[in-house]
Amino acid sequence: MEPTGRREPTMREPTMRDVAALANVSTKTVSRVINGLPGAGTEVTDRVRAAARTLGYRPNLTASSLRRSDRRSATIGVLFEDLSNPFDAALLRAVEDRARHSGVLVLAGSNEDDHTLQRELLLSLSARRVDGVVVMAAGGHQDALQHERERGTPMVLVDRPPTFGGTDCVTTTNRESSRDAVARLAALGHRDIAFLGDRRTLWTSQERYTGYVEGLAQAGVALRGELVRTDLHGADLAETATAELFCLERPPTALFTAQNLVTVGAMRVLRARDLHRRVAVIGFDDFPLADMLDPGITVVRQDVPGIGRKAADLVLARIDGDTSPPVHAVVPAALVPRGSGEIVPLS
Amino acid sequence: MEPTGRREPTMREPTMRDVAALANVSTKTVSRVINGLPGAGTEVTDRVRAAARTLGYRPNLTASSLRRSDRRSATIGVLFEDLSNPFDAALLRAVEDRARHSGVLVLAGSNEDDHTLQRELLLSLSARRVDGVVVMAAGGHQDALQHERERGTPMVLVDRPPTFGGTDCVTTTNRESSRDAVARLAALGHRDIAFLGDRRTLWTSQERYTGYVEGLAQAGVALRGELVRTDLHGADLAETATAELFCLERPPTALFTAQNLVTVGAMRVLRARDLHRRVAVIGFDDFPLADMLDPGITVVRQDVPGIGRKAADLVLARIDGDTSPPVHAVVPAALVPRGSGEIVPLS
DNA sequence: AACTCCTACGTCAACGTTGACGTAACCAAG
DNA sequence: CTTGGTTACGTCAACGTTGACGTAGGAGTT
Repeated sequence: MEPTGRREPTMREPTMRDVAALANVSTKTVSRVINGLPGAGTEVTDRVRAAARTLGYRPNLTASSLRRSDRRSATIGVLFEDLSNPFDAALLRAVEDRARHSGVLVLAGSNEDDHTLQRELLLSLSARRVDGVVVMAAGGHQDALQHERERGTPMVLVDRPPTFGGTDCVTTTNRESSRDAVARLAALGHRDIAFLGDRRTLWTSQERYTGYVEGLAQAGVALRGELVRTDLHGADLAETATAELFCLERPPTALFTAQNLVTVGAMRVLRARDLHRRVAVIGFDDFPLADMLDPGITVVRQDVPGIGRKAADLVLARIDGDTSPPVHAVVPAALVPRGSGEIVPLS
Repeated sequence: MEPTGRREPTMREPTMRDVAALANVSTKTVSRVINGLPGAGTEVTDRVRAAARTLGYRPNLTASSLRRSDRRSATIGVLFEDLSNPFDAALLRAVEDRARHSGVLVLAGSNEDDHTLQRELLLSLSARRVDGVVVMAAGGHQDALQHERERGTPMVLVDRPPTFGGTDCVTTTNRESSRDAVARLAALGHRDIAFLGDRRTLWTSQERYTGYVEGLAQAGVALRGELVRTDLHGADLAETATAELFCLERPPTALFTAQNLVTVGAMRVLRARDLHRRVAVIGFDDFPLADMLDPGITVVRQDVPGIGRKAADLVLARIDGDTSPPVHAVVPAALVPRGSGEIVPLS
């Protein structure tokens, strides 16, 4: 039997003390050299650097941030709904990219739209003394978020506004872009435009629905309640709902699908019934290969990297002490015509 | 002008000392209560808990891990190529999920396939004293990885093996699945099967190419050099290469596309030339909506969550002191027939 | 020559926490 | 009543680092 194994039995991580001993200086001098602070002569600097290299010294940021006056960990937390969702992932990527350019690393977690889990993750981040957090809030109450915010942690919400005050957020033009998309369909002559939306608890779903209503009103088209289907969480539910729409006596001639999985579900039904060249579709949220389908899917595309960058900018500015009033940044979305949104009604 | 603003001017984070003072006990007793260690009476425990709650005390994990003997940060680092790539994101998600169940958080970073950046990220992780790392290695030399590994940091490589020894890795059945896919095409009667691959520097590309060669050999089909196109980094290059193949005197009747963007590029060309119903295609790596195209794309699907889970399992086990010999775990991929791979040659 | 000022160091304590160890009180057994 | 053991605490120092401050020596000024 081997002795129960620590990975490196005897070797300890070298510390400033070790470097100092080897270079025959005080630890404070090593600190100065490592941090590039003035007050170390060239000869001593070289000696310290050489010692650090031979020992393989690596600064310990946790000890450093414990002692430092600013108490920074150079780390921010990012909580998303599900990192395996490309939307969340692209957002994370943008945040991470922007953060890295400020020497800040990202602690990432998925809250799975569960506020209990979100609360736990928030505690974990808090225990690690992150300098700030970017959060795609889980549904349900935001008490944990509010509590954390009130402790003074810089916080930015993405894709939904806070239910409490004093906090920045970044969203896209959900309502306006939805209104424009619906108005566009109406302008082509459509009078029976269905709305297919995700869970109604989501702020974005509500906004997009409001935009739909406004778009119809703006075009002078009456809203038909039976053409509105919500709470379609996932492509399967969207399929069922779409199928039902085409069993109506007066089926829709156009669909406004307010989320990308909903769009995909709807398209499946249209293709199965060979309606995809006759029923117009505009979807909210772009998705890969939307241009490869037949017809290409016209979508409202969010500027995901832009949203992430903005969120990171905000939280980093707050960490740097920016105390200006809270901001609700709106990153505009753009309509990308690909064919499916340009289909005219049969008449 | 306001005074240049710290976020909370006067308030300090409460510490164990504050809690101890309020509860009229020593800090050590607070430590025992917070960590659920024995040696605290019920009455004292209640008093400490109450004090902690009123002060809003949060344990400081960085101070704790500095003092603790095991020196754990309960944090692992994850370096991927580009988190905005769904493959990387799904992998991150799986790792994160598994880690969370052990109370471990994930520090994420994208190395953008640049080993200088990878080196910097590794230093950042090291400075934060992560307990281990999961890495999708950037191309080029792996010196920085090896160095970090030799310091004793538990490490698992994903999607490619290490160029140095003593390190775990997790990959999929690149060679075997490629061989089977090509053999499958040959079994349908195809004799002119093209290979379209990503950058040759990638280990996965090499393996998949080897599988292609083996598949042909196994079926007794001669390899035609002009049907092999590699270094197709991105869909655009794949399009060009595919177009060239169909300018050959004897064009291929089937394509084996060894990466998902390559598959998409190839499909674009086939559709543009109306060959998509006549030329067979099997792609390596699944992608969203592959089933929605016409025909659906037959793919070799990697078990991405399985790979991530396995990688996390390995690194967490090493952190827990597992000193068994290094493992090269292979998570099997599966063929998903959807139509494009079942097309038979014309004559 | 005495003075200031600056540079290049060093010394010390503290950041928030916990391991090692000490101690007082109590109970049970001899 | 002592002895030994257990329980419930407390005391102290240390983890690796840096802020505050001290000091020795040299250069420049009067």
